[in-house]
Amino acid sequence: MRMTDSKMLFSDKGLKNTKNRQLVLGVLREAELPLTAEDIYLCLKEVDATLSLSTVYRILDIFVEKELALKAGVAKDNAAMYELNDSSHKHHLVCLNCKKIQRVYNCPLEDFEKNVAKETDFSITGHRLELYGYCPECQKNL
Amino acid sequence: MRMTDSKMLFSDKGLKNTKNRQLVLGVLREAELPLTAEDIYLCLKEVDATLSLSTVYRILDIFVEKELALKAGVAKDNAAMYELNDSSHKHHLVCLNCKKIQRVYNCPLEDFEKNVAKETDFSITGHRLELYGYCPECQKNL
DNA sequence: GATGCAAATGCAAAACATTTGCATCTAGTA
DNA sequence: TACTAGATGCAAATGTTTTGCATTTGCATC
Repeated sequence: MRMTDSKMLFSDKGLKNTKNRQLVLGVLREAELPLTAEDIYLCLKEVDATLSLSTVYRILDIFVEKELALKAGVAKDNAAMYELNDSSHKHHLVCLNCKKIQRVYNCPLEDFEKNVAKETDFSITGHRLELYGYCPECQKNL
Repeated sequence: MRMTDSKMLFSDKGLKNTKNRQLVLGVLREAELPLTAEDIYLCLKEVDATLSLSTVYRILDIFVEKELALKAGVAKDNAAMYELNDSSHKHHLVCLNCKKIQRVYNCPLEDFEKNVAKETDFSITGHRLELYGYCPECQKNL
């Protein structure tokens, strides 16, 4: 069961298993695209969850610290975006005109990461890749 | 001469060639790593340039719009970082503990970009890649 | 199941990054 | 040189994220 999953996930990282953390984790799991703290907050409000926006921020911070989540670039205005740091690599293609974000599948970086790790002695735990350009519709209208 | 370079660069993009823009462009050219608006502002203050922080923001915005610069992720607290969008790909390796940023050379993405462009009909103008991990020193201390 | 403690949360206020309105100035053009 | 659109400075406004503090809750221990 889901809830047991996350319970173990949290305790492995030394985190208490709270309802709010389960909720935020759940939203991130469902999300196809990176979300802002506010996106998550509003999304949970719709489901009648009553947690505060600052709690969402605190939960996201700690998820990032524990490497459950990645803090992403600044696509949507200036709000930070967050996504799950699971093995299913999620990369994105952002339209510079309409700001639409689209997922890109597969990822050419596994080998690259290994090479960089060897060259720099970093231990590499993840990466983010964003591609920029213009989507088909915006190309027409420009 | 440098200045003539940038004059043409600006007029090509329909931008006036102002002293402030030259200065900001210059700082970005020298920079090994992405900079925040404030970094640039402070850096120019040291050289006795007297432009305002909001001008720096406005210049960066327009550089991004004209694809002279890329607006980067949120590594340093929550401030956006900017770097030149020149052909010399600059990718970065960020230490999740001490936040140090190190450059990574070469880039495995040229072919990948072409494939994605074909699959999605986007016209791709650039990309950003960041690798995360722990630097050698921080690995020792953890 | 009850108890205690550290960690998590809500709320409001603070801190910080970025944008904007408006008056003034300046680069590029005729 | 004069004109005009665009660039800039300054201060105020906006939006995002963090923080202090009082209260609550999860979890380990009994």
